Amino acid sequence: MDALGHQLSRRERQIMDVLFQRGSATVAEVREQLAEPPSYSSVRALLRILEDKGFAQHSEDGPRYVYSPTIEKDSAQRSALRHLRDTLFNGSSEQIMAALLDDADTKASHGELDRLAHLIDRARDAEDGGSR
Amino acid sequence: MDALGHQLSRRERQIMDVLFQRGSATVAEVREQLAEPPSYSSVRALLRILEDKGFAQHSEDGPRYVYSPTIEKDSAQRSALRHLRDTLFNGSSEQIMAALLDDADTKASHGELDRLAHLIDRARDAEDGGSR
DNA sequence: GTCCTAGTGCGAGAAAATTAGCACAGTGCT
DNA sequence: AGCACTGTGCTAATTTTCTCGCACTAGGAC
Repeated sequence: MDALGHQLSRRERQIMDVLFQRGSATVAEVREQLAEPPSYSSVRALLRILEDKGFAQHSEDGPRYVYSPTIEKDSAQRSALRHLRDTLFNGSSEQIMAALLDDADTKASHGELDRLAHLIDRARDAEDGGSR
Repeated sequence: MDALGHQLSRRERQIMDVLFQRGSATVAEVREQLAEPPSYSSVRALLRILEDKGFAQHSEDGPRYVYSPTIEKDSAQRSALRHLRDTLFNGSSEQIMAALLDDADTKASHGELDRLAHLIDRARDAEDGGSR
């Protein structure tokens, strides 16, 4: 998301957040999600700009437009994580995970922790295999 | 970082990124880190604005100013992670960790994986203890 | 058909962000 | 002291972002 982050204005980013969060949305839906929402017209204008810049696209659902991001969520996730790691976490993924486990609000549930333990095991195995 | 993210303009955010990344920086240092850097004057103006808005502060190192963020890194980390989780990861911390482990670029080293395994064990223990 | 509602296209105006320039202060060197 | 250098304070102009309003189209109800 941060190849984007550097090119988008404040409102544009807010709108992209909504699109990513919901996957796709109509103008009205986007507007509802915005803090201190501007007029319907304004939201449409912003969406048009995002489309011009190539970050969003629309398809038609009957009479109305449904907007969605153009870039894959995967790749948005990856670049957002890298940026976060490099700006706030000293370049360390480990610190990100530690922070997630540390904060009650972002902490994983019991079942999730089990699955994570497995993922880590697998990552360790893969690394051993790869380095030999 | 995203209580901020929603209130800052593009350049302002870029500058805050630099301040967080380095902890503190002089005007010249900030400028060096910026992509397509504007003039020295412009950077100073932006820093002054950030200070007005309460996001940055300066102390004096001899003749020059050294700027730093006002909010604690911890709290910036937490809010950035929450925002990321909610916009790009369906509200799931687990998915964030899975993504980190999956991407070669953000993947943890062998030693880090060991430490993470421990952290997860501890998180599980804490949860068991807390819920009984 | 006519009216009403819910959409879009487009263009212009206000507001905010970004940039740069000029004048002044402190420090160190000769 | 006088000069060069590095830094800041402040102000003004430009550019970008953000906002909204008016005109037009399509579909359904009467």
